[in-house]
Amino acid sequence: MELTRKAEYAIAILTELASQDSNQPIQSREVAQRRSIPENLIPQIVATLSKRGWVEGTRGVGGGIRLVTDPQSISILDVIELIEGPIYINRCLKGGVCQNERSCSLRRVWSKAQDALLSVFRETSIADLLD
Amino acid sequence: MELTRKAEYAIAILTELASQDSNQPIQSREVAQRRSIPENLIPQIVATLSKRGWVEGTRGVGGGIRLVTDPQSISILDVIELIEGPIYINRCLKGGVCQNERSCSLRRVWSKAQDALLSVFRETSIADLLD
DNA sequence: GTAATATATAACTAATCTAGTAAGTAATTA
DNA sequence: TAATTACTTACTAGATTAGTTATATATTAC
Repeated sequence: MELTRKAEYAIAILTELASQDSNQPIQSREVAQRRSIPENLIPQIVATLSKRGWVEGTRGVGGGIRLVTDPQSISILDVIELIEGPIYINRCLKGGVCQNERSCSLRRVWSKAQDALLSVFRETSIADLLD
Repeated sequence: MELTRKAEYAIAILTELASQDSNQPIQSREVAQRRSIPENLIPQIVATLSKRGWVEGTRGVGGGIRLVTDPQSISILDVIELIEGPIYINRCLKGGVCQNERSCSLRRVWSKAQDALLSVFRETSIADLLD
């Protein structure tokens, strides 16, 4: 019942980038150190953020990564789902598992609980995490 | 980010028992079949419910298990935490992981999201799941 | 009192997922 | 051309989960 660390790291990276007031690139290694993220993990996470179009990297001396999207437009939910794929607190919510999806009272509870959870993530943006 | 099946099965077992209008014991094997739970898994789950005092088993011919607690007083959260232990959607919430717990804005989001999730579970009882 | 029945207990296995490692590739600048 | 930095890919160790199997214990029927 835990979210993955990669998702947590991704949020941390984006928040760190958003906190750079100049939009100068910052080295991913520097980001890793500031946020206590294992350096080896940075590449694969940044690559995902990059493909999604939120982050841009420039290589070579003086290079680094920078945020190229308004941090207010990126929700925590967006980030989590980008890294982990769609979230289900229970397999029943994936659909196709069970016959009586419609009438199942337990399924309704899962659904309600999940909505409550995801709403918080949906309503929180990267910008909201800046101190 | 998924709850375990055992927790799901435990809820199903309790709900099935609660739906028996007479308080006659019903064979655990019968419960397993009705709720599509692998029969081999039943013993360990029932044992846990039994130790907790919600269920009582009687052995031998004509035996079975029965609910000995008001289903309205058992919340889904009680059951999940009995089976899985305390729930944390993120390790930060366990405490002792991070230095700046108090000031961490991300931690506040985890906390809020978890509260939203657990509230739903806390406010739903086994009795609520009866059709 | 013995056999059948049903729960209780405990140890084990296979499969999956997660976190992290490591090695090499590609682009940019000095 | 060498140094620097991001990008890509494959791999490994450990933990967790789901389920299996075997055995012990209590109760009833005969």
